[in-house]
Amino acid sequence: MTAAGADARGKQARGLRTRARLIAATNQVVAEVGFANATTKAIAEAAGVAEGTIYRHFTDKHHLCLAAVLEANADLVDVVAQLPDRAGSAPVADVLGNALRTLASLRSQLLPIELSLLTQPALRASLTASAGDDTMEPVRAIADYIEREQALSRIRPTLDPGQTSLVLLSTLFGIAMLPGSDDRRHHERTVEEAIDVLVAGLVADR
Amino acid sequence: MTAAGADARGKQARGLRTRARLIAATNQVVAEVGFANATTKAIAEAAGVAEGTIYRHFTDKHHLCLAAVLEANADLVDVVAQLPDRAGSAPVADVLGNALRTLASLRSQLLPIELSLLTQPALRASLTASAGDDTMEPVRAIADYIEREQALSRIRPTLDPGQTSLVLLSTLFGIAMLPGSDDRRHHERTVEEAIDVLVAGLVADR
Amino acid sequence: MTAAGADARGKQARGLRTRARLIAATNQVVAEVGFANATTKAIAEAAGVAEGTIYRHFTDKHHLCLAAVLEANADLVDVVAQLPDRAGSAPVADVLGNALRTLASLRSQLLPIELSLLTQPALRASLTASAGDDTMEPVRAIADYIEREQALSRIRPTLDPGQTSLVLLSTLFGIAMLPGSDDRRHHERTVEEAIDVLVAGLVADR
Amino acid sequence: MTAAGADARGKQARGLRTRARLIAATNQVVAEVGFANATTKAIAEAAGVAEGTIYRHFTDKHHLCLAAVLEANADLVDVVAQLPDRAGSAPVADVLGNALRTLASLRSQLLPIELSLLTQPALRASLTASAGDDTMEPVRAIADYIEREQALSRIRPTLDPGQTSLVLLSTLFGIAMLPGSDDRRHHERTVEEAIDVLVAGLVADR
DNA sequence: GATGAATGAGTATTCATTCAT
DNA sequence: AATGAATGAATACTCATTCAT
Repeated sequence: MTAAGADARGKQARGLRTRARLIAATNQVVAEVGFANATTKAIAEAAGVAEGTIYRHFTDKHHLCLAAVLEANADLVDVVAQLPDRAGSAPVADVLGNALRTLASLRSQLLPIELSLLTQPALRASLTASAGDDTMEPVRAIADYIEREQALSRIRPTLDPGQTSLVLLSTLFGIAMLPGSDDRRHHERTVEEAIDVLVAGLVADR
Repeated sequence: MTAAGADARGKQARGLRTRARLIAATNQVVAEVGFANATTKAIAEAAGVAEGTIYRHFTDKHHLCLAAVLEANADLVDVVAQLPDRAGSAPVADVLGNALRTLASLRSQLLPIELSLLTQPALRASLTASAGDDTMEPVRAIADYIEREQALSRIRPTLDPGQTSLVLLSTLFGIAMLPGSDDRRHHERTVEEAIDVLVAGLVADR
Repeated sequence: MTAAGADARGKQARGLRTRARLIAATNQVVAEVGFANATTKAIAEAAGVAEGTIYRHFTDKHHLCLAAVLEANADLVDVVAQLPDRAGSAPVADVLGNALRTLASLRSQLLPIELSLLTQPALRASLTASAGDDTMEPVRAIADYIEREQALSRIRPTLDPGQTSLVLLSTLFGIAMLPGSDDRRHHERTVEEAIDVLVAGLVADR
Repeated sequence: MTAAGADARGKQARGLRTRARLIAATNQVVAEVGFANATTKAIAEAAGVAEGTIYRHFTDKHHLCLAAVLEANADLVDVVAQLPDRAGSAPVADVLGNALRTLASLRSQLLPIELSLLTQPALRASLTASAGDDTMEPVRAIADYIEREQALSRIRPTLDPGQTSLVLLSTLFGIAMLPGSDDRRHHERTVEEAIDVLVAGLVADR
């Protein structure tokens, strides 16, 4: 038996692939038809497995959605991780602007499943319980970045880094929810406008 | 009052009161238990009527929610109606700041039922179809205000009024959705921070 | 509105009839296919109503079965109620024999649904909780009768009335469960044999 | 041991051990959680094998339970086997009393799995079909004993041995099912009372 | 207009059984 | 022989909607 074979023991290869497919299918279906209509039947179909298979991998729909949220969130975390270290490396408008641009596009993917958290208090509770820190990671990273730029006098010193970080992300979130957000062109222009206003608001010297 | 007189009205007094109670009950129930758990049974109970009565006044649950959204939205419309005429009457930070502050508090009330629109694509569609204009009224009013202030050179001329209006409202919406938005103190401080950044971004001269 | 009409208010006539039909259907279906196979679907069909109707009358299957057990038990209670007063009125073999004969036939009806209590600990618990006394009524009545006959020196004084009552009923229960209990003839002969042995055992003077 | 030698046996040692473990696990699990909750998953876990393994040894759950019942029944058969030969060797109260006492304790072990037969008509059918004789062995043995004691004039001659045997076993069965049968003390006293009444009923001369 | 009993399609979940490895 | 991932039919229960009163 090879090392690879040993790794596959317990969680066999096929099982892992199915699990991944289920998570992907959940994000896809929730995005397509909304959380309320994301039935286990629809998810199973999208994943190309039988309905019962869901329950070999997740104790219930609840936990499947949890896993889907965390999965979608992981990309977001990656993007913002290096942000603080970029402070001072280029104009705030460029560094923060690019980060927000990227986050905005990821947010769109994350949004549908994230919405379910707001609609379903129970889900929200167990997310903060089980994963806790990860979902707040973007907030922290951006706050860190703001703090460092403030130290370099490139962002207004009176702004509270934590609060301001929340404002930036809230705006992206709000925009992602706009009715016309499926019209890409228009959506991107709105994001640009938001970044313009927000960054200007951060660096304004008055 | 004769029977003939009552008939002539088309919508009798009792019927109107029941209708109003149903709308109020819907907003209340959705706010309390979330849209997913806002069953027709719960709404009927909260309104003090039988379940079947709902269908005397609304063709289905769908239209009941629609009416509830419009009702909740009406207050919002009132607040922003006079905003354009206030352009130039006081510093942007004051006029727009106050408007946004008020909108932020109203948004919180509106939020639960509004969320249902996002969760239920079908509802969203028929809202824009049937009511269309009213829900966009705040966007227009703020865009008007921005345009007038631009004419007075008190807001950056390069900003697109419509897009910028969307950005402002999106931020309020995003903040209303933040997990901790039930902690009033913290929530209000976040709103203040947002208004600070946004207004600064609007008026910044660079 | 008549008095009858007033009585029907709240629990309307149609509703009460449906409720009764559901209870009857439950006893019938359980008797036919066994508790494990007595699905809500089968019960609803037997009652001639839709499956969802069950839940207008009972919070869940659990409570429907509970009601069915109590209903079936009510007849048993009636039969034994007058037993104690018959002590001394005729030979033990006649009075007790007749009572046991009647109980045996009723037991057969009650048996299937009663079995569910043994199989489903949860059901058993809530039965003793909610109805408690009624199901023990037969045991008490027979114990009373035995005690009175002991006072008349017509039953062995060394026997414990409570324990002995349990033994008599256990035998009927055990017989009702015999594999061949659907062969009436044979079953009745077994009951006769049991009554013969048991009564002889009670009155034996040794 | 060569591979050829192992093959020649048809049923290999490992297979037999697994089979035995499955039967034991079935009796154990049914006793612990009741037949309704004795899933193949639970049984496989208790036996320390994979679920699929069950189907190497039994065509279905049905046949596994059948085997388990027969296994549990085997002990009962052993106990009663020598009973007929003890006729006349000691007072009926002693010989039969002891046998019934022993049977009562074994019955308690057998009961849970036996109950499943009553709950599942299909199982019951195939048991009488496939195993037939063995389960009736105790009835026959006791009937034999009664007949021999009748020949010795120590049991009432008018009693039908077969029917009476059924009555005796039914009583034990009924007592085993009493709600309080987990309270050992009380349960044993009830058994004693039953034996007292039954034996007295058998030997009574009237 | 109002009622509330009845409906039935739909939901998440379970579990005996199959099958590729 | 053994595994355990996958299956899919079946289950109890929900809920928007209809309809007789």
